[in-house]
Amino acid sequence: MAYTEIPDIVIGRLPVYLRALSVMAGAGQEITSSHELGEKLGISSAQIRKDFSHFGEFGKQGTGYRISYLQEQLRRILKVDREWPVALIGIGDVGQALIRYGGFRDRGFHIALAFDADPAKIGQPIDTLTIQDVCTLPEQMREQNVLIAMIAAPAKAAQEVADLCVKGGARAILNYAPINLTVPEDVRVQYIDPVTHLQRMTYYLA
Amino acid sequence: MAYTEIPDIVIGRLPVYLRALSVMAGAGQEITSSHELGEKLGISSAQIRKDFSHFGEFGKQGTGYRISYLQEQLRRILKVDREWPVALIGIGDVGQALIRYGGFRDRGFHIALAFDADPAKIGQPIDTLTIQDVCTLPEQMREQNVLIAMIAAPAKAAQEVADLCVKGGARAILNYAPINLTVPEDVRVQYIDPVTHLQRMTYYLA
DNA sequence: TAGATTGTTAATCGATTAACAATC
DNA sequence: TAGATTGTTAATCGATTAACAATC
Repeated sequence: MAYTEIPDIVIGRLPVYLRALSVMAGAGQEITSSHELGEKLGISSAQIRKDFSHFGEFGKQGTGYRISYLQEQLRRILKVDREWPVALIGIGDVGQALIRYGGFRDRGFHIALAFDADPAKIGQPIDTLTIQDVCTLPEQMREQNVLIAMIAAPAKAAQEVADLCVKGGARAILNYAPINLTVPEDVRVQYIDPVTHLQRMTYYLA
Repeated sequence: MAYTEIPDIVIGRLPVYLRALSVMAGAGQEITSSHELGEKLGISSAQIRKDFSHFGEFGKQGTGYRISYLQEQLRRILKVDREWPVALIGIGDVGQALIRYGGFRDRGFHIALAFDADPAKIGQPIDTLTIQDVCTLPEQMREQNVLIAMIAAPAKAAQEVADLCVKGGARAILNYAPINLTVPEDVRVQYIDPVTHLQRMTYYLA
């Protein structure tokens, strides 16, 4: 298959596949099929095979996919076959929960920098880190070659924080603040806002 | 316009529009246009007008949209012109952050029930609630007519918790556990997993 | 071999966009 | 009136699915 632009919607499904494969692998399963995977995720088997076909041939006719191999390939494609350092900004409730969350490392990430704007928090230790002044963010991100930021700052401050991240060379931002960020087009943003997720479901309630 | 099935992808954009409108309203702005809104959100103005047109005519030629009126309409469409009670399961770091989060009420939700499986936590007060035994979840959800659940339990327990929610009549589940849930098809699920969001962006990094 | 499942093609389906009449 | 912007149609674009030859 020749290289063409891969649709972003396909990229978006790969982490979901990877997560399902981890669950299967954790249960000791070694082989799966597009049909089984689709069943589990509510996606058609044809779509799963089509998605994979953008990147190569990972299965075997008549048998299916070896889970460990498929995981390896998806990790390589998504570039999470390494550990990306991430900057966290805003050490409130959400920020602290993120720091204590143990699920980052084995899925390709770790929090390398922690920032806040509150003088009472700056200098405090948190986990193995020290909370730093958000003003120093751009230079620190650049120095340590950190390309990913998680913003858990208040909504009012979030755009300003995003600007600092961009200044620091951020190329990917995960935003927990309930506002839309404006960033240069070469910077990716993902949003986590529980309320928008809930509002998306209430439409269907009686 | 006659009623036809509205695409889910359209429904998914309405909360984003609503959030952007709130920011504008908060800044004292009274009028906006599909062009301005699209600019802010990185969506074409045609798409925004098309999305609205599924539900009615909310604007005025030559002028645009009155923000307060458009908010009202979107809230009505999404059914967040009321306050939905939500059950929260798992009072760990994430659960506590959700309970302390002040952004639910004015956007259509409040946490009405809190559950955990840990005997040390059951019976403890949290905010204005008391942590209850998750075993009692089905009856409590039914009694209090709660249709929405947020699962912040460990991955290992999440499917079991989801089953309890379904048993309690849940019709919408927001799942923070990093696994895919299997539920009846009349139950909606949304996923919040920071790692899948991050993995979706690393693909594009150098 | 018989059965199963892949990878891929072509057809279908659905979503986005361009364009413009209507009209404020 | 002139300028601006809506709501809507038709065209375009892209994603999903059905089907099947290839083959393990």
